[in-house]
Parts: sequence; structure tokens; C-alpha cells
Amino acid sequence: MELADEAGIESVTMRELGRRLGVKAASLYNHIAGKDDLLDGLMNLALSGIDIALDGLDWKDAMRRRAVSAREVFARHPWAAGLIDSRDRRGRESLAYVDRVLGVLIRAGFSTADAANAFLVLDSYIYGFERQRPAAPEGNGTDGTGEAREILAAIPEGEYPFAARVAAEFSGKPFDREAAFEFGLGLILDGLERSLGH
Amino acid sequence: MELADEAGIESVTMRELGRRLGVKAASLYNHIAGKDDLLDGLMNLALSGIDIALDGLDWKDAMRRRAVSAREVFARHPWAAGLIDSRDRRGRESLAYVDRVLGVLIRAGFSTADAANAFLVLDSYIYGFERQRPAAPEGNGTDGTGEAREILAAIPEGEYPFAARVAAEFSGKPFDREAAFEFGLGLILDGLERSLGH
DNA sequence: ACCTGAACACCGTTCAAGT
DNA sequence: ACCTGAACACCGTTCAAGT
Repeated sequence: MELADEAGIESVTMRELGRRLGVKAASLYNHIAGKDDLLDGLMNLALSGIDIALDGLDWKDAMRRRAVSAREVFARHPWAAGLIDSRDRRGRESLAYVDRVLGVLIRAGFSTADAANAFLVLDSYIYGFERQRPAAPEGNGTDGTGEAREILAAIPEGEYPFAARVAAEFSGKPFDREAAFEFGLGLILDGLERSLGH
Repeated sequence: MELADEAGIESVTMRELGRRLGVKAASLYNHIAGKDDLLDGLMNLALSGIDIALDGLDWKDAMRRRAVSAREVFARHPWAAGLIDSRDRRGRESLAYVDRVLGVLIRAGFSTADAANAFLVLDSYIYGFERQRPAAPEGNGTDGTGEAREILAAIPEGEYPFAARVAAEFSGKPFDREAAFEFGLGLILDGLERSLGH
């Protein structure tokens, strides 16, 4: 996890990990089954950081807390979203996660099928939002103005007027990703609430 | 693109592509700058398959058509969603795409900033939904009942009751992914419409 | 019980040498 | 103008041999 956080998930190789641990890559096979096992462990570690102690909360608050908690995990571990939704979700950690979320929704009055739907829609958005990040070359934690300026500079004079307008706007004023996330999350939660009453 | 569709994006290597073309990997460098260039081309090819001839349509219909068109591309090219949102979006094809979408939203009355927000929220969902696919080992195009049965079988007796309930439900009855997609898309579009009137 | 060296079958990329 | 062979610095994984 340290290696992934510091050097990026693409640097998590058996050989590099061995180097960090002062050991040859082949030695790792005494402790894990292979690279897949390693990535599964990494996924579970990230997943366990998402708050699913949601009891006693209104279902909307519970889903909101889960989403915010996921975003905190993504902030610490930028590789987490990609890993979580590219891998099998049949481990115990994944099942526990799925069970808690479905439990909240079903107890709130969603039918089994509707709860599955709501879960899929919510997670599509939560994980999808993270990956919509425009692979910032300056690293994360920026306010996006530098990137907006780059894009603006890359647009040929007079072409793509709407893209240029948006790039110009956010060259001057920072883009608030968290506000955008919560705006979209609110739309979905409100819609789900309306669908709950049929 | 043929190679990616038939053998998966992970099989798209310079060496394998050379093999298919009856040529050594090194020869490819006479035609493209490198693997990055190859993947950019692949992304643009996929992107150009998404319908953005949206003129004359109501903004909601336009966004719906775009979403449906994207899903058709994903059905043909399962690697497309992952490639598109993992790569730089500064090429001409990407800019054209972004410009058309923003144009529809801005002309519909969204402010520059609100249009950027709406775009991000929509694409997070559209691309995110695709990647939420539970890497089906049986290949795609299944109705999910086989997978639901596998998950059900993997759940220890008496544990994860809600997950078990959902898995049981969809062991018998197919899960309609497209319906779920459109349900979520509708929630977001309705929410955006409401936000348009403030 | 754990580590190592060596090997195998892979990667992307460069570059001098060929036609 | 294009292709090739050979090389370099990488991958994941296996396995006999060491301690």
C-alpha cells in the first residue's frame, strides 16, 4: 500500500516490491500466491477503509456518509477506485460491504430488486466520478486552473467555442470537484427517494 | 481495434500486433510513435463511434441519445470505457466531443459552470456504470443468473443475509442492466432539469 | 521455513544494418 | 521508405538448490 501510494499502482510489481522489502521477487511467493493475491489484498485494504457502520442513520445520510468516506479513501489512495471496480467482488470483505449497503436500502423500504438497482446506480456514480479525473500531470491536489489554462492554450483559435468558454472560466476560478460530486450525489439520492414512494 | 475486440485490451501489445500484421514489433515504430500513440488512436476510434450529432434535439433527448450511443460502443468494444477515462482528453477528437456536449447544455440554458458540472456528473455515471460490470468470467451477453448463483453459492450459510437475498432473486430472474442504466440516467436528467430552473 | 539464482516466456523501445 | 536482428531494461512465475 505504501508503494502504491508513493509510486503509483503501476509501480506495484513483484520485483519492485521485493526491492523495497530487501528481498528477491521470487521470495514473495513464500507469502502470497501471486500478484493477483497481492492486488486482492490491496483492494480489501482499501475497501475496509470505507465507512459502512451505517446503523441508525437515515438511508440517505447513510449513503452520503458512505460516499464521502469512499472519497476520503480515494484521496489517500488514488489507485483504489480503479482496483476495486476492475476486480472480482466475491471475497469476504466485498461481500460484507455489499451486504451492509443492501441492508440499509432494503430496511429503508426498497424492494430486493430496487435495492440492487439503487446500489448499482450509486456506485456507478461514486466510482465513476473518481475516474473522470483528468489524469492531472501536475499531480493531484491542484485546483484545476493550471490544467484549464493548458487546455485553453491547446484549443486552436476560433474552434471548439464551448470547450474554450469552459476552459476560460476555470482558468481564472478554481473548479470545486467536491461540490460537483455532492451536487450529482444529491440528484441521485433525491431521485431514489422519489422512486421509493413509487 | 480488431485485436482489442477479439483478445482483450491486455493483448494489445506491440509484439502481438506485429504478429497479427506479419511484421516484427520494431517495424511498427515506422508508423506510430509508440504504444501511447496506438492507444490514443484506439481511444479516438472508439470516441468517434459515440453519436454527438445532437443538433435540433431537446437537451435531455440529446444527452439520452449520447448515453445510449456510448453504451452501444461499449457493447462492441468492452475496453472503450476504461481507455477513454484513463487517458488524456486533449486530442482533437476529445475536444470535439467535449465541445458538442457542452454546446448542447449551454444552449439549453445552463451557465458555463453548471454545464461543466452537468457534463461531469453525467459522464461519471455513463462511464462508471460500464465499469461496474462484475468482470463476468462467462463472458458478456449473459443475463447474470449464472453469476448470481455463483455468488449465492459462495456465501457462507446464514451470513450476509441481504447479499444472499439479492443473489437469490437474480438467480431465478435475469438482471436487466440496460433498464437499470436508464433508470439511473433518468434520475440524473430529471435532477438536472430541476436544477436548471434553480 | 524461508531465501536465492537461474531460467522461461513475456513486455516496450532503440538502433545499426540491411533492402 | 520500410523491415530486421540484436540488444537493453523491464515484467510474472517456477523450481532446484541452498541455509
